[in-house]
Amino acid sequence: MAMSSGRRIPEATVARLPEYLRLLTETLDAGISNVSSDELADMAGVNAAKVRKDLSYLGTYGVRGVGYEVEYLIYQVRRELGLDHDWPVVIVGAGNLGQALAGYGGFRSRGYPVAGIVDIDPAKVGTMLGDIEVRSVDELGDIVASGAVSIGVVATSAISAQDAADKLVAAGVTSILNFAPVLLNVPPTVTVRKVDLAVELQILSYYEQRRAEPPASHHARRSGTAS
Amino acid sequence: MAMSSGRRIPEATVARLPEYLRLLTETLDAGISNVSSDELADMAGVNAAKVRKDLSYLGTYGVRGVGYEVEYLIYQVRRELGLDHDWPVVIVGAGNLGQALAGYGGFRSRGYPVAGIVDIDPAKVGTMLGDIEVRSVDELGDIVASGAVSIGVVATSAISAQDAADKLVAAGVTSILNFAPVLLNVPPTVTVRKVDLAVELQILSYYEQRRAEPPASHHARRSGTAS
DNA sequence: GCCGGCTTGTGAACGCATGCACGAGCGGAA
DNA sequence: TTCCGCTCGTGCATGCGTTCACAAGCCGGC
Ligand SMILES: NC(=O)c1ccc[n+]([C@@H]2O[C@H](COP(=O)([O-])OP(=O)(O)OC[C@H]3O[C@@H](n4cnc5c(N)ncnc54)[C@H](O)[C@@H]3O)[C@@H](O)[C@H]2O)c1
Ligand SMILES: NC(=O)c1ccc[n+]([C@@H]2O[C@H](COP(=O)([O-])OP(=O)(O)OC[C@H]3O[C@@H](n4cnc5c(N)ncnc54)[C@H](O)[C@@H]3O)[C@@H](O)[C@H]2O)c1
Repeated sequence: MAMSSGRRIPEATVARLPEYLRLLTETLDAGISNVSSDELADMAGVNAAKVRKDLSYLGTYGVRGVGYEVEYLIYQVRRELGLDHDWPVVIVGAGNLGQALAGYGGFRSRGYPVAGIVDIDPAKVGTMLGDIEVRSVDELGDIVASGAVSIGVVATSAISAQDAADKLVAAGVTSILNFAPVLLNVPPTVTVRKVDLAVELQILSYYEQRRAEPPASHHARRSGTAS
Repeated sequence: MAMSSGRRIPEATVARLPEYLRLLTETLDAGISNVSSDELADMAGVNAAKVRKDLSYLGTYGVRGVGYEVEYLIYQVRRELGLDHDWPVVIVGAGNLGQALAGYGGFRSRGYPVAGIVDIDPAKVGTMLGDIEVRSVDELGDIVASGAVSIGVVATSAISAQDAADKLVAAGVTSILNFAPVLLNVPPTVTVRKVDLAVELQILSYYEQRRAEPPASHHARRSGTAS
């Protein structure tokens, strides 16, 4: 009895919805107006039952014997994810990573325009990154307030990351995406997601090493960890 | 009955080990030689029992009533993750992201030196990124072979990502970290991990929207297809 | 109008991960 | 030596997520 919306959606499902959305958009662009859970599952590389269950949290939008109408489903997924309007983001730290993020067009096109990027280094303040200017951290409050920003990105060095987070919270940001390899301490009202690229490599090398070293008594169990 | 090593470690645990390792290294740098599961759990922001269970997969390295010897534990975690030697990586795509990755010192210091970065754009080949030169994709095989590279990073545009992956696989790479928002098709012998930064933002905005819209029942069933 | 083929939505079983609770074992004090 | 406090290692229960399997339901053909 999945109701249209308002229901609590499992975290694992929330993490997959953006992927479905991307695939559905590609499908629509290809001129296909209807898709089955089987086809969508193939594209996403997951189980078809999982796709159906995931989508059932949004509501009953499929048609038995037919599948899902792509355009309508896109609308529903977007609505559920809160993508019926833009979510401007502010980036703290205009170093290697901050510059790459600011220069990336994929964020704007997906609904996350960069409302501003700030740095503490006076030498960087005032420089242009594409069409946006690096501003001072002191202006964070202004940027957040005037741009209705609720998402902040921490791209400073690890040592400064907590300081950056504190300033974002003080400025009124309520969600933070953290690229620094540290655990941020924030009020419980603020959501933090952390992306640690070095960790990704470490996970890969673990499986890599495991493959190279098939020792020991028991049968080497092949762990097909592909995605 | 935790066996010393070589046995299968749950994926969730593998994903946390790098984080423990980082915290342990910081702890050692701070001159602390012994740590309890409680302290480590606090630092990592997780449950103490989880820390103990995670570490127990490596072997029995703790001392009851005392805790874990930091230096020895670091050694064991590093060994388990395959970090007793470097894992050179090769980056495909010297755009915004590729340049940021190549210029990031944190990879080398964590045991992932950049063996090379390649691009298909002749205008980029030959340019220097810090102390490494952008080389042609044609040299991928050479770089992989001469540098004993087993990990590749895909940082090309989405359209070219599959091509980049194919070339990496052909060159002999067996693990791929993919930043392009597409599902890569690779042989089952190759492990792929995908990092999609836009997805992270989408997850954040989902919870953000959910917070702003506390009431449950509201949803006109608008037909996206209403013509 | 009816039938047969397809695909959805979901109950139920299973498997993995988490967290509790406690026995086992170590170090230090008396 | 003996006892006490502390912390590990882990059995077990609980909860979440995945997958199977199938009835419900729609469409097109006849
Ligand atoms: N560059 C990468 O590819 C990469 C990869 C993985 C992780 N990271 C992480 O991302 C973060 C940034 O990496 P980077 O390579 O861009 O570093 P960087 O040193 O190039 O840039 C950091 C920037 O942050 C600014 N900064 C420092 N303290 C600040 C503060 N308190 N407020 C505002 N700005 C401040 C600095 O002036 C600098 O411009 C680091 O934590 C790093 O570990 C980067
Ligand atoms: N820049 C970011 O911050 C960011 C953020 C999230 C995701 N991404 C993703 O990362 C990828 C790269 O982003 P970017 O901003 O660096 O893009 P970019 O366009 O700046 O760079 C892509 C580079 O790849 C090269 N390239 C294209 N096809 C190639 C091929 N077949 N072989 C070798 N090189 C090839 C291009 O010449 C270019 O230099 C994209 O898929 C993007 O969606 C980037």
